[in-house]
Amino acid sequence: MPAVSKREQIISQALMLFYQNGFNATGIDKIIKEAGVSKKTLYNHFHSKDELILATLRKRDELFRNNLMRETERLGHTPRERLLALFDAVHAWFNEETFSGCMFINASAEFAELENPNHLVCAEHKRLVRDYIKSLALQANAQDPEELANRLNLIIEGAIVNAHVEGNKDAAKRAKVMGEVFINMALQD
Amino acid sequence: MPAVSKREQIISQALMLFYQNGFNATGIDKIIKEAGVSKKTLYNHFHSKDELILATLRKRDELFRNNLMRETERLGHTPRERLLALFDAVHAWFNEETFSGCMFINASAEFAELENPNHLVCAEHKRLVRDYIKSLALQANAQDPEELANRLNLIIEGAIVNAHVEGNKDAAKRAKVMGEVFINMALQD
DNA sequence: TTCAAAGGAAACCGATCTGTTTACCTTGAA
DNA sequence: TTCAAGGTAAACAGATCGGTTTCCTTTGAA
Repeated sequence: MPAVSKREQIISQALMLFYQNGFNATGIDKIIKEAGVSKKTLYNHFHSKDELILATLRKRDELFRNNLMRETERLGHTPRERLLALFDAVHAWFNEETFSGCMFINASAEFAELENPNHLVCAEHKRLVRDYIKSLALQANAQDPEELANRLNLIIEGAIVNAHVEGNKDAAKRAKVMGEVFINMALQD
Repeated sequence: MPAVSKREQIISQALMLFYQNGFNATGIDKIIKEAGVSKKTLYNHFHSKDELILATLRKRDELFRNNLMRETERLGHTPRERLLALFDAVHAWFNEETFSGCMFINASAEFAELENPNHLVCAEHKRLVRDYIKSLALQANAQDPEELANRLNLIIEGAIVNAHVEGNKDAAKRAKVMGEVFINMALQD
């Protein structure tokens, strides 16, 4: 058993190629070439391109949320600090060289119908991120943790769009100032 | 000269098909079939699919902003009311049967590089929408009209994502409550 | 040492892609 | 009435798409 399985090699390259170039624009041939794997091997692990897309989105969700939680908890120590640190974490993300928007917003653009399995994974990802923010809001004793989470999440979504469509690397800074307003409103006691 | 030119027929169908199904996923053959036009005619008017995409995005920008301005000015009469009416206008948009997110966010997902001509049109569209919001903020004597416009715009972007990815038809309602906070902050005098 | 499983390279399939070409037809103005 | 512009349908080109198949090689465990 090799240290890195073929399956992992394939998903690793699919993560990069789908993210940088989109789903429809990325062919199977390019993925196997970059992964250094034969087409037969890919189709042994995934029955179709769609199944690979689904597995890739799930992997991205796992990696992204793990990173978001790790960074948020590294940059902030009190619950209030962590609500603010969310914006610092996304700021760092926006300024990565490979930043190309939110993979789930991008996927929702290509798989537009809400019932599409790929789109459903995107909606699920967004729900899970909000759930995490809500858990931070709960720890901070916010008046309405769910509403605060919804608001901070909405601000972050807006910043992602601003950062990607217009290339605004400072979108998260404005978002943080805006988020603090709602954090202060929800934590006053 | 027919009442509706061939060029307009083509762009009209391209607007719908690209919006509903994406750019890479929509073939030239489908567009000419729906437009009831021959392939030669399409290539007489547009040298390439990319040129058609560009023309379609520009038309969408024109139609979308005209509609946004018309609705905003119909729903609100004082400058302050109009800043709030922005959210009512996008609420109506989210609840159209054909709503499928923001065409420019969607296009930016498929044409990810900022330098891509299609992507540039998307960035330009976002700038023009912000300019309009800024003009409303100016009329309302906001303390910092540009910053208020940036904030309201960011909130609207977040609502669009929330409405499209998660299918939340009420995203604009939350956005309006959030927007009002910043409007009140900027208009107190 | 043997053997089965897994992988690689490449040919192949039918479909679809963007774009070109051909040959014919319609139409409106000179 | 003539003629050019613009239109049609359809064949065609070459590339690429997702996916299958074939044949050969590697490899690790029994």
